[in-house]
Amino acid sequence: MKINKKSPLPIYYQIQEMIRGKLESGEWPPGYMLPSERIFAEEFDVSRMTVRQAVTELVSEQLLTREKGKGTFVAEHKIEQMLQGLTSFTEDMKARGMKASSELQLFQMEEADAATARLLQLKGGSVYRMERLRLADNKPMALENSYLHAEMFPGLGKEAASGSIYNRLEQDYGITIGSADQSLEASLASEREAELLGIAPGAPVLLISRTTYTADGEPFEHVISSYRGDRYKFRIHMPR
Amino acid sequence: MKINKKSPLPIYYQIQEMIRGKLESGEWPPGYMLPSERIFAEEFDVSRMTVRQAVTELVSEQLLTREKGKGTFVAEHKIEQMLQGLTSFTEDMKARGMKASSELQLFQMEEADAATARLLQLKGGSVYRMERLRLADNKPMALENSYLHAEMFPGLGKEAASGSIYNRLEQDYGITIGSADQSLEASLASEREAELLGIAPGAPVLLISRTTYTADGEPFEHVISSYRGDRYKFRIHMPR
DNA sequence: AAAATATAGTTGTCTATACCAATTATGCTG
DNA sequence: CAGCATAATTGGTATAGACAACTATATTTT
Repeated sequence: MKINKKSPLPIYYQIQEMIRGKLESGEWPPGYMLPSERIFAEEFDVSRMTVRQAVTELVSEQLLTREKGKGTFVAEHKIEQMLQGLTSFTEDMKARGMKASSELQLFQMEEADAATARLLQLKGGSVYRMERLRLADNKPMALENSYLHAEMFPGLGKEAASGSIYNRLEQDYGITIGSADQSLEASLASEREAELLGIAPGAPVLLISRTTYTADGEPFEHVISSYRGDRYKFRIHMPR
Repeated sequence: MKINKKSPLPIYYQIQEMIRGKLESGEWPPGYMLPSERIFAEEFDVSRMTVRQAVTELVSEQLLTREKGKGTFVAEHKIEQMLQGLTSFTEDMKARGMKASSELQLFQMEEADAATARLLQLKGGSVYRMERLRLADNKPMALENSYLHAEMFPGLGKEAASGSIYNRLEQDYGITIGSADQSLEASLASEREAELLGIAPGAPVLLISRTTYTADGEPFEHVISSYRGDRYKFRIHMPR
């Protein structure tokens, strides 16, 4: 519980991160009343306004709530926060109470088509393409085509396709996952999709396209998935 | 462009609302550089910190962006903003640069089926049911079935179906729209859907179900829409 | 015992000032 | 004219203090 006034990091930021730590560790659980702003200011020997600057941002992120005359409290966990997180197929199925698995159909480096190159903001034209059949409780659920920015992940092998690829990318290539754009549309199963998914050609499929960005805003993957229309619903909660 | 120092409303709030007005009216378009904080402070004869308090909140709402050494600017409209707010069909189409209209097919009070009654947490079993064909640039885009909690909106007439029904509910019945749960799935057009939407029976449609809640958490409407798969993509941005 | 009052502690608002860091405009110099 | 140093302007950080609005508790009065 210390701050360093000589650090190049702003004082308010140090206090903010300290509080964030208490929240994440659970040391300050939901409902907990924080030390008052004056106490904080005295403790760190800073001005009260500096403390307020630290707290204000956390309040606007809805991690804390202020109550006039009472104090500042740790906010209750909200359902919405769940939906902020980006879901991988594995996590999605787990949340639905099903066991996820994959069958790798294809892994190769290839030249990106124009649309993919544009979405990934490629200079060089190479991408890793990975086609995986996604299973839930050992039954086909979706056919997934991933395109990975080849320059960003040199030497990526097909063994990456098993297990969580995001963990691999974060650990071995030092990227941090940021945001994602998704689009959903209805379509009909092609011959190939139908065969792999075990449905009739022309049966409905939900087409989900996702472009995922690093925390720096660089796009690093584009995924197009065809989900069985009879087995999959995409759910979303829109807060406020 | 005035503020009232004797108003019970805080000064920073008055400034904030003034800026919000300029943004909404379009007087300050995206990219516009705001007067500097010092100019503002002088103009209103308040401290610069007070101006900063007004601006800070708008920045955290992503309506403005600050750039050190350059100035404060009106943010570009981001796709994300569309998806944060709850979108009505009208707003959705407007955001896509199309003109929205409707053809009312049906408006009646009826007994809710079990699923609808559960979703709307009905005690009495009555709902208003409203079927509308939704057009974008005068071409069929979706067929929409709305179920409204009848007890909450006594005396609602079919004239409500034209124009923005949300405005009507907010103004006449004093509700505030809160959150919504949505689910999306792929399906095939039924005979009736196909005819109204102008597509072949069995063509792909995107089925969107939405339950909308008031700010108090009371569900007040359930909507099931069938969107033409060839014309509509649902887009969503997942932050962080 | 109940009601009114005081008191202390909390966040909310606002001031006036100071210096720092990044960017842009200006004017000088070669 | 190009390049460079300087100044001016902008937002970023931080201080110290003041009063207001609100809440909870303790004290006094009725």
